[in-house]
Amino acid sequence: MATIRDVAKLAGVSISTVSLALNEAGPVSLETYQRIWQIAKQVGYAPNPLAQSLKSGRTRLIGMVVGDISNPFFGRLLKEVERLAIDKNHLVVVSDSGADPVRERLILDQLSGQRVAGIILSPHGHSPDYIAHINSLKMPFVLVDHKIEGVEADFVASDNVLAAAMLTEHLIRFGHKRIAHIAGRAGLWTSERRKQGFRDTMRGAGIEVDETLVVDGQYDGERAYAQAMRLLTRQDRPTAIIAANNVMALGSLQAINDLGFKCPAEISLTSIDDVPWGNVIQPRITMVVQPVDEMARIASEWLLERIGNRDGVAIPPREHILIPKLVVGQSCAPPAP
Amino acid sequence: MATIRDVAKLAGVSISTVSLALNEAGPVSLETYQRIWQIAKQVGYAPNPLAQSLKSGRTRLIGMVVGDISNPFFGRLLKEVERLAIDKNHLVVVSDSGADPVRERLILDQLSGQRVAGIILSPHGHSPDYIAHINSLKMPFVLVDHKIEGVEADFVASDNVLAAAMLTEHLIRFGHKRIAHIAGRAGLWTSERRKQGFRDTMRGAGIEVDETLVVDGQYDGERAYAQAMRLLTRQDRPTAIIAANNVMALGSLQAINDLGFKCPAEISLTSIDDVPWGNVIQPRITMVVQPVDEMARIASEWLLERIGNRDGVAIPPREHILIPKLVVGQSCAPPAP
DNA sequence: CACCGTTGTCGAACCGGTTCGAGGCTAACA
DNA sequence: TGTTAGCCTCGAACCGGTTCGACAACGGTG
Repeated sequence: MATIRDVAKLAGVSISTVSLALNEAGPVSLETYQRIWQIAKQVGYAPNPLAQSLKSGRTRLIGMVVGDISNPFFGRLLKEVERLAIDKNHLVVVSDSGADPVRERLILDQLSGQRVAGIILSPHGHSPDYIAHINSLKMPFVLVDHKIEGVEADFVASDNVLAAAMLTEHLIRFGHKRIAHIAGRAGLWTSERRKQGFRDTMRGAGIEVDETLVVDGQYDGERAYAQAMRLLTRQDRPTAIIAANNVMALGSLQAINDLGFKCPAEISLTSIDDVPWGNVIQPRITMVVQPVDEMARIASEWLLERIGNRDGVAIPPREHILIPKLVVGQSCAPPAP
Repeated sequence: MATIRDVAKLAGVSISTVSLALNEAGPVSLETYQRIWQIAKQVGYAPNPLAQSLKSGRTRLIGMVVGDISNPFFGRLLKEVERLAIDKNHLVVVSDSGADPVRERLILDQLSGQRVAGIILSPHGHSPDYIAHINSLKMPFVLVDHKIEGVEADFVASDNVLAAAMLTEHLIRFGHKRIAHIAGRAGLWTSERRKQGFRDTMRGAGIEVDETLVVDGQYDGERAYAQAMRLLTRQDRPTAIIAANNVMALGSLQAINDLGFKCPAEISLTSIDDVPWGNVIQPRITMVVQPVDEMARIASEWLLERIGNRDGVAIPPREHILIPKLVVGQSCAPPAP
């Protein structure tokens, strides 16, 4: 690979002049300028990003850390972030924290050590220790999906309270009163907000919330299957289930099927988030979808803006809450008498 | 961040001694060694990978380029590759080529410019130009899923001929004769092999292949939906469909449902590759699953081996063909009389 | 003609490591 | 006691860029 020194030698000038010319910085005579550019093109010169980064202390890499890359929600997020990043000449380093705060910290340290320019993070910790660690990171970052109180950073997510509220409202309108909520992992931002949306809407409609119907599904399909099984084998089983995400909805549907219940005739089911090709699942699940492309766009834009804005004016932390959309399927019906 | 010079100053030795001690290279007295290590730990010294890479010419980044990151097959592949890479202190840079050879080349150039240590590539081109370009890449790489004739590189995939043959055989045993095959994008390694497995098995059973029932679905769900629609609205419609991948199977199922056909009573359906939570889709689709974790493991191991083996003995290109597994669902039945 | 500002170019320092040859010191040996 | 080998340690070059201060050449001004 040709280096800047090769170009300088061929052009008969010093390396600083070559650098000045190629970066359009500093005064260079037109004749020299053209000769340098022509030779650079001729030998296929491309600056070594490692050398540039060593000098500048910053790479053109963006880190993305999520709890489960194979979850389609994050798959689509990643795809869109990568597309936008590459247009801005950045590459995306992706890492799977397995929703484990300890592993997540290790990964963040590794990314930080690699001098990535910025990080898009879906965080999974909430201890004071964890928060202190996140705050000590020196590069810009954007939180997606989960917010952590006490961390000063941009945050992009959809309105989780509203998402749960929409589904609850939808079920209440069908006449349901005994509604179960299989929630996400306790303590996580999204889980708590979705629970809140559920509870608020129930109370707003004058329906008392049976707290034994609010269970922790850990955002995990298997766990949700087990929880749904437990709920549906009770004497006073619920007439409807709100699953806090896509995989838990599928786990619940599996339980409904396995127990021989009919959905929606006997049990209604709703979900937050779509699955790819969810429309071939029978019945089509009524759900609230998050505008994932929009999330990716805002997260990328904000991050790239902070990256570009090196030591410029301090931008205060921003927050963008996107409005989810209710997509009605065939998984809801009035409760069986 | 502490540099090696900081450590040297605090330890009262030269930077070369520090480097020697921390890398366990060269003779250093026990006393000096311990002092250096203690101070390094104390100030939290970690070597700057950019400086190391600049000197060595090689980074600890692995590139992964696939046609569609949001496809669950690649999502799982990525997840596993990333897990194995991080254990070996490598990070994964992922990029989506959109199955476009031109875009793929741009991405490969960018990765090569970034001096990634190696690349896991699911290639999408086949022109001589393209092949020449791939061969000119200087870092080690491993091809997954698609093979390109004329490229000397490790190759990992599952037995695509066998996969299609298994499904064909399965349908023939049910008594099907008019079997349609919605194939992947024409020209791609996997597509052609799957078609071959289909045709060979049909002929082997003495059934003539109706070539109008072998259509191109481009590995795309929408396209497959359209093709299935076209096939099923024919007078002499097939009694069974073999979809060459997961999303095309779902597209086909959608078409079957939308046209009001019953699966499997009226139309049987089979697929290559699973979808996540495919078990809640009614009916459960009979499919052949590829051992994706195994693929990821071999691809990672081979690549890391070549990366570690810098300028060592030349390893000849290897090839590993994994045996797929038939998973019988409820989507197949004897053809309607 | 002396002085000044501008333009074009260059050398050198720097980023933070690795690596190699040189050399000082000590101990063993003739 | 002189020579040599082995052990430690160090300075300096190098990877490939960026950037800043120095400086020569030149034209314009008083």
